Amino acid sequence: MISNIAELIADRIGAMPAGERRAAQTLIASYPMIGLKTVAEFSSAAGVSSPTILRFVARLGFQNYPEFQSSLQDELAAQLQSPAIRTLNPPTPSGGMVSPMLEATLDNMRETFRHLSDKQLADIAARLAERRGKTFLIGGRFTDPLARYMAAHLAVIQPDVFHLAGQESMWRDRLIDMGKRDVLVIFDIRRYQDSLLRFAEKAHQRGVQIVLFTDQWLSPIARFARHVIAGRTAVPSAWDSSAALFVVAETLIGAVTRQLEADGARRIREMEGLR
Amino acid sequence: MISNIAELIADRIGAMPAGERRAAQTLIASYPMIGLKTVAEFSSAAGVSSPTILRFVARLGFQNYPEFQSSLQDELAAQLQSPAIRTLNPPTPSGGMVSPMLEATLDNMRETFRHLSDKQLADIAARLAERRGKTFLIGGRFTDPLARYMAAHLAVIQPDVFHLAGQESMWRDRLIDMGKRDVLVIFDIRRYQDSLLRFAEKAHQRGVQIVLFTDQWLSPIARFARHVIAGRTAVPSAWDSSAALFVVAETLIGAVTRQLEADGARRIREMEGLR
DNA sequence: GGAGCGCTGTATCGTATGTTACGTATTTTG
DNA sequence: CAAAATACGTAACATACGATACAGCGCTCC
Repeated sequence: MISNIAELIADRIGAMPAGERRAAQTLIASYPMIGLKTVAEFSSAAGVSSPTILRFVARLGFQNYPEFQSSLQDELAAQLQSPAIRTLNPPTPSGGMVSPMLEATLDNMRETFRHLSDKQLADIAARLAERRGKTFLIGGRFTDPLARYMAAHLAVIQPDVFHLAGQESMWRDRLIDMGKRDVLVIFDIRRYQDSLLRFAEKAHQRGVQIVLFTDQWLSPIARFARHVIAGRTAVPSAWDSSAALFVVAETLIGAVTRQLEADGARRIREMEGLR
Repeated sequence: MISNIAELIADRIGAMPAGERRAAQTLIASYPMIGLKTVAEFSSAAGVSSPTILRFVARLGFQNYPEFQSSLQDELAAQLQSPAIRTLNPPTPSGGMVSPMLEATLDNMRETFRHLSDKQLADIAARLAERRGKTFLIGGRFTDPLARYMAAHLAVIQPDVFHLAGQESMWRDRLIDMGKRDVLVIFDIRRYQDSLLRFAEKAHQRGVQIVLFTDQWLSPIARFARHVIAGRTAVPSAWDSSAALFVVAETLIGAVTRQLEADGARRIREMEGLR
């Protein structure tokens, strides 16, 4: 049963021509506000012509544009009157692979942060913000993108940030550059990679401070780590989820940025200028 | 400080003549829906004439009726898009920078999935699971790690998955391999990258089906995309958050894996054997 | 490779909508 | 109580909005 326009669109968007699909997508993206504006505004926001918008609402079964708008308004009114029933997508009773996945992910994040004190995060952020040494980042088979993501941001606000890519032998050569003043951020979740463990051990021996992102069962690298962040990874899927670690990473990025605000702001402006 | 129209009305209703006061009361009674309808409807609902309605909105300080309506819509949009900000006192128990960041991120995810139907995700998953053509993935400056993350997983369960890395000129050379049967997954959030847009356009011309991960303001690439996923990115930080898109990506990975279960399981076992 | 179909945008049209002018009613004030 | 000022509605107006006809284009399917 289709109860609201968003569902109606989702149901029929597959059978729409390109232009009308663009209309549908723009409407969904900022649902339902664009639909309350005039046809001209809607059309220019979607990058199509006015008639395409009208054909779009006609395809949804409405006689004319005002009728379509009234329908949207009724929906809004219903939502506003009962804030509890704000779920536009009804709780996905049967078909849902979405809902369980999302719920599990949200739980993972709450759990992860519940076991993570502000102080701990602040300490790590402070360590990363210290401009004494270099910062290296590396990850495992599936988590290396997280290392890259973090490196991409940190590199903008401070110098000497390096993501270690490529072959194991290449990282090892970088060990020569690492020392007590440096920080190594490692992402390692099951199945833990021996190559990372070996690398972490050698870095540890050289006095490098290790910040470890891992799962709740803790990678063996925890043994060498100065700071350990344990994220929840269980979701109803064949794969583990790195989403919680991703959010921790973003939080850290934000915290480091704030600490480096004075320097960082100037640096960011400078970079913008270079582009 | 008067921040919304309802307060403004409450502030001035005392100084209004009878007719306009009836208009004010009618609007407050079913705020703000009546204000979104036409002057004629508003007036008859309030039991006054059209000019009275216009004088009423003029007294509130608006130049004309459309301006008044836009203001109401902006207010609605602000309410709908940030459910968290509605809570005037955000819980912030520990006071740190963690909680606001986490709360915003969780809201972003809920909001992102609220605008994303199961059907839409299922369609995209089905398209990715089709083993007719190749799958290419690419991202922007900060989102390319998401492309890598997704590519790393998809590549395990099916062949012909390629992450496009390196220089723009290198991707362009890969265009020659792309055709109607292929899928291109693009991650592009503000500030949208011209290079990606150019690439998307050329791929589109070759008939490649584009799946776009973007923010709620929609990258211009949406123009060429077969499927658009609009994630929420706003967080209390100097950076935008890609966490919601990350979770959508994980959800998709899970869905594709499920669809390819028969083939995929064998493939995974085979891969394990190779390691 | 050609014919047919469907999609899309431009330009035009009719109309519903917001706006304004003016006359009447109602209240206010000296 | 009278006179003025303010408020309100009727009716005419102009504009901007939605609707439509039509032609060009690309796409699919023989």
